[in-house]
Amino acid sequence: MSKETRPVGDIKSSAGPGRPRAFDEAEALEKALCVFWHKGYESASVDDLTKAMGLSRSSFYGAFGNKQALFHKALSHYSRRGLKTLRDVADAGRDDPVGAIMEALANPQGGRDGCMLINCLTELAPHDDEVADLGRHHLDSIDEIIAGALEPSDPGQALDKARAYASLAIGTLALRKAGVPAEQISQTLKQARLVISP
Amino acid sequence: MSKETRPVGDIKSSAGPGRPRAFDEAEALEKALCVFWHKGYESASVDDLTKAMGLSRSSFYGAFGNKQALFHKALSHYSRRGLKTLRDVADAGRDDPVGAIMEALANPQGGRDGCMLINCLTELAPHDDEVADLGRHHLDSIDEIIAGALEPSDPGQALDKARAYASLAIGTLALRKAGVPAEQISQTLKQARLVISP
DNA sequence: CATAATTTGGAATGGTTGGTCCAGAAATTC
DNA sequence: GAATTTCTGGACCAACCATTCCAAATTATG
Repeated sequence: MSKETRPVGDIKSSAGPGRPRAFDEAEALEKALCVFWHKGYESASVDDLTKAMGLSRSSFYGAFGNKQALFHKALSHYSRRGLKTLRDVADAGRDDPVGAIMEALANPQGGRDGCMLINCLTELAPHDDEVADLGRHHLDSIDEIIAGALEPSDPGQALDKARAYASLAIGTLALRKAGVPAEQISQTLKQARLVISP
Repeated sequence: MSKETRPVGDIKSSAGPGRPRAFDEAEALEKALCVFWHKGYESASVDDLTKAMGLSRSSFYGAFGNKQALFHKALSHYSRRGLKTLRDVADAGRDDPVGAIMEALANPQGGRDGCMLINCLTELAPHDDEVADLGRHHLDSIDEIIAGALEPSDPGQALDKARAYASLAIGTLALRKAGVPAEQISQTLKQARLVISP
């Protein structure tokens, strides 16, 4: 039976016979990411997605399987990229790496849409183990990055403090959602320094 | 025309002629609140709601107008009640009111469902001004409560610090969503103390 | 050019959504 | 007990949902 479809998500590996894909998969994924970021998972309809991605329903399902699979792929991509950015920020902010990280966390690319991962965690984690797992891993990684900035010589020791710093930055995202101006948030964040009591 | 309906949300004020309501409105609202809390706004269908509230579709729309109106009412009720609880906690925790408040914020009644207001802020605030306004007011009130606990004599001065504390507690809700055990979160929170640099 | 592979747009699917409507039951006042 | 008012359950609606299917178009290989 040649009816068997390729496993979902399998990317066309080599040029065989047949018409080649007319769109860039990574580019389409990026567009989808924006839609999910802005509207959330449930509120993003397949219509919204295909329209933004610029492809037909058939291409959509052919290339990504279904809405949920696309979403997981997009979210995972987002996480990977976000962590990379954060590491870069940590490296760049030589004089005050922690401050730089905090600033980056509190001012995500999404502006008032906040951090897509936190959004999705809030919306889906209690009902979707895969999202919860990804979220936990993402947050753990953030902790490690901050710990590394706090105590380059012994990051393990600074983990508790790092966790608190991360929570602090993530918490400010709620303020942003509520419409508190970014400037004021930065101000609050800049003044706050954490101390770990023994 | 006697067809004109009572303004939505107008509670039957006095006993006139006619069949009285067979359900308790406050009780029904509470049930609806739980559904919204657990599933979020979009994912909570009118079917889910009516079933949980134990009333028919007609009674539902008759009493609450529509899904959105019910939601706003529930959320506003939630905010009022939550702030009251928080003030009580602050009063009760005489030795360490700030710690008590933080613990209460980080361990909301909803368990892994987190704080309903933060959830709704994340889901709706960018697209719903009413929710954003309510959220901002709620967060501001939390700040004031914490500031009052920090500096009973001059709360205004402690506002920045209070904001940071509130963000810290709210940030930990993301951890909870991701499945981090409550114990570990409390541990991190307990050790963290904030300092405001001049 | 013929064949095979794969994409494409669009129509059609069955299910769910929020919301309306109506006929009848129930409970109050007079 | 009659009149009036309101509640109740369930049928109904149009719109939207994610997904499937198909015939036609396109492009690679041989």
